[in-house]
Amino acid sequence: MKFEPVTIKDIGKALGLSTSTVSRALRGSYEISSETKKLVLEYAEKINYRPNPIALSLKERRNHSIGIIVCEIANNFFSQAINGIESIAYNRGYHVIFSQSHESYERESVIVDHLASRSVDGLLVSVSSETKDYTHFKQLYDKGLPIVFFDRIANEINTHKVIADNFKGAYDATEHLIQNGFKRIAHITSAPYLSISEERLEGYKEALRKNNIEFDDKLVQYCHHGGMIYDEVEEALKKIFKLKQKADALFTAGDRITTTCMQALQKLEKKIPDDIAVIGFTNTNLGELFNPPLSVVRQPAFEIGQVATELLISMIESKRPVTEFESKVLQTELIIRDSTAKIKTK
Amino acid sequence: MKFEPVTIKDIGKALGLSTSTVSRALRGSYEISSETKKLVLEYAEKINYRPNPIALSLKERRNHSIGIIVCEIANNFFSQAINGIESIAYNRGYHVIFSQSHESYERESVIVDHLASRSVDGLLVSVSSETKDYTHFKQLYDKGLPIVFFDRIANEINTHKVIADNFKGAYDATEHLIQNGFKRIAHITSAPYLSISEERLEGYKEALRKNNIEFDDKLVQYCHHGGMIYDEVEEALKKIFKLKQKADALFTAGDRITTTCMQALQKLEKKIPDDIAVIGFTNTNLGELFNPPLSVVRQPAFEIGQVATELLISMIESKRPVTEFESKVLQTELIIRDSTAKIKTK
DNA sequence: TTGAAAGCGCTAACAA
DNA sequence: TTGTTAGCGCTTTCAA
Repeated sequence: MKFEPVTIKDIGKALGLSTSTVSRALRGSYEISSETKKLVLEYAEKINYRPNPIALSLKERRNHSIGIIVCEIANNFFSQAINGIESIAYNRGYHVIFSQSHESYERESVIVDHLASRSVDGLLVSVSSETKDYTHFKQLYDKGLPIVFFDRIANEINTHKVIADNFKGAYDATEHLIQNGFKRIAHITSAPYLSISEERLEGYKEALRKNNIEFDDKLVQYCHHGGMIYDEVEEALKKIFKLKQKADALFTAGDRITTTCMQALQKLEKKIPDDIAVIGFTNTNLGELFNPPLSVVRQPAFEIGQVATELLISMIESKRPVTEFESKVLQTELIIRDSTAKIKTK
Repeated sequence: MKFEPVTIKDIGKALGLSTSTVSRALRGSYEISSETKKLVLEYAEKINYRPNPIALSLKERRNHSIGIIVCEIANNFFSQAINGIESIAYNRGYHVIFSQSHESYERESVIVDHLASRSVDGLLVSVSSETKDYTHFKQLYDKGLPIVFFDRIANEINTHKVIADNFKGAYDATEHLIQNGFKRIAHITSAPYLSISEERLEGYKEALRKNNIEFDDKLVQYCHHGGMIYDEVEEALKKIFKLKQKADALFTAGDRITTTCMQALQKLEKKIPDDIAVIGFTNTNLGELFNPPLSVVRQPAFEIGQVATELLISMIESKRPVTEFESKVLQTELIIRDSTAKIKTK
């Protein structure tokens, strides 16, 4: 099917004017007589003329569009972040193009390459859980493509970054468990080299240390697919339940991991918090409806998206190369509910 | 910041060839000697040449991108549908651009106009809850812009449509409640003129009719913002609870409405299913974790997205105007859990 | 105040 | 087998 759109040339022909005159009239140039302007404007309005943005892009060498790369969109955290991204982009006149890496390094590389070949003025990315090497980003970045990382960042690339305070979020969650009397706290997290995994693990460890609880690496399990694969999560839980020294609490570090753990715990018929207390990073709003209501660490996903987008657009629109970079850290929110209730003393 | 990319001209200059030769060599044209080809290809590879997709779009008068318009992305149904859309689009070499109407007619019109002015080869849309008038779509569609509607469709526009079997989904849910002994079944739904609201209301009514239960319009409440505004939902519930003839069950017709109702019911301290049984359309996977586990009507969101995208791309790529249109109806899934358990006989 | 022409990066019809 | 040229829709010098 084809679209046969009106061009500036058509207007010119219809009105007996040159394309340049029409162009100028359309953009209200001072050098055009007001009669001509009026004539052109009215005609354009009448035939519902719309400039061809592609032709404009070719001229201006930009697109007014930004690309997003995340692992998946059907995820509370990312869909909220994308909402924030879109809210800013829309106001600033940018289109939002997005792709999903599905946690695959391979696919991430292809997407980056594809998006970046000038179909996009800049990139907002949260790396896949498989990504250990950042050269695919680095290359483009060094060529001048603006990139801002959010949530799962590439530390070695010197650009703007926006994250939640993962260290503190994890620290608070762990500390809360300890305050409520739990001592053997298991930790299920994503791939170990992800920035968020590291930061959250450190927060967890720090809380243990402050409370003189020895760190036990048998209590830490990694789900390399970020909770997207149910069996991986169930396996991790089973390993934890098999430990001689039983865990009495669980701190999960990721949206998908947290919800999948809850499903697996239900399937394994574990009582929360009696068999095991649970708190986790997640952005679902439904935690309060769970049985029992789930204690969570909530990330300001929407704001993260907004801030990242503002930084990206400022980079895109900057006249001179940007050399000062910001790493914004937004605070998480600890929401305490019954899944971490104090153990009842019988 | 600027990107200064390599062009075909640069290659030509470096190699002492004309741009057309380079162009042809790059696309492996048979009329180019294999030496020249090799020369060009190797050089292009070396300097990491990427064709400018904007220039291509300008030539081909298309973009290889499709636009999505939905009310919001942070919604289980839509994020899953978008996942399906992206999966097909990616494989067929299309970018996905999206915008949110936030249930606003105003904003929807602006977006449509903006996206459609040739930054997109076709549109996938689920209309906003405020939309009663479809001329903004009709105009573009008549001009030749391919549009496929999914979920919330514009019946009066003659194009492909993809929906869940809303009638049957609603019928099944209502019938299930009746079978379990509930008789006064309230229905909370979105804006009344939305296609999905109509279809679901009809399914609900039909189940009542078949079971000789009189339809009572006091039991039907509309939330014009599709559940995005908490107070609107709480209000609707309060009205239902104020009825003289008490409702004993609730059938909610929308992802956001269902989850928001659950929150409101919790706040109002209603016991489910003793005070009121609940079943609703929703695509959350977390319903089984609720207290009690929630009975749901699940839509095949991912598949709906996929099918809609296939239809759209077939329209875009069709040589001749498409005149035969399909209305695909995919089946919903009824998942029974404890929120609709039979009333215990004391 | 308006028009002619060049150019953004690419392809393709036409020449050589 | 390769080069020249025009053109996609637009903006913007340079001329008039």
